[in-house]
Amino acid sequence: MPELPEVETVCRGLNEIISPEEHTIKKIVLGDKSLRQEFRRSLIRKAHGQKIIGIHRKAKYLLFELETHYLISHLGMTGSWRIEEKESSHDHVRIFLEDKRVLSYRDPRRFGQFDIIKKADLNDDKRFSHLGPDPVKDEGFSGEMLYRKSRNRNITVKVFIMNQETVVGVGNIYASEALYLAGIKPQKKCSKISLKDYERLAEAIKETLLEAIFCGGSTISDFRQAGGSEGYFQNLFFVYGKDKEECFYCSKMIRSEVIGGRNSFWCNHCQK
DNA sequence: ATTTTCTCCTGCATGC
DNA sequence: TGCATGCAGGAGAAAA
Repeated sequence: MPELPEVETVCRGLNEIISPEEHTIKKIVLGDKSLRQEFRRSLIRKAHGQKIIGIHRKAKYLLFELETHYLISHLGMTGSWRIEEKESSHDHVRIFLEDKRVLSYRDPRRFGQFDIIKKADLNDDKRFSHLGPDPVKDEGFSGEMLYRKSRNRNITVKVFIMNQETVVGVGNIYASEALYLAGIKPQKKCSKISLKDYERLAEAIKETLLEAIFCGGSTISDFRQAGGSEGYFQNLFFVYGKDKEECFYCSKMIRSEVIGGRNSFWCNHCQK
């Protein structure tokens, strides 16, 4: 589920719940079942006794900054972090804090990731070393950058912007929404788009993601903010999930098609 | 090298 | 109500 706005929302929520600098990890207990990526279970104990200095977002990953290590968490499709009173069958990581609270990672589909790395190894980690710029944090994100990276590529613009090496944080929902705002058809080849259109697309991506963060993300099925409340950006979708409904601007029928293996939505009249 | 397809898993909506 | 089917926001491996 979670794309950039959802992970950002969870990150902000966790910082409020945890009060960084004030909490120490007593113990981390892992569930029996594996997550999507196998990780180095035996190293997790290195987190024991360490203070949580802060919780950060890197692309769609959450980083719990400890004194010497980072705990890495990726929410996959159905991951969420909550303070839980009682254990549930889908809790795969339980972080026992010194104040007796338990921060639990729940992930029914187990597409998420959890791992620990030394702080110094962060930028060399293969999960992070090939990431493109962050649309809401990095100066390096621009229409000019998209234009340059898209030359001589033979993929659709939607697949192009969902590739985390191009730009991080854009997943299936926000790709459709941003392309709608920019007036670009998702199936257009990325190498055929002008610099001017990429400048509009870069703005559209930024605007969509920032607005979604403001709304606390989008709640579809089981996304929850840290703490459990729902986001409400799903009420503001222009096209995502609106197959056969009317376009907000021109009232023509919104269409859908599978592009790059993912369902995609657009208005054939407003998007060229 | 680049691009497309498959796969990991459970839960939920839909339709018969 | 019960059962079968299809689909879901990610990302990486495998195949083309």
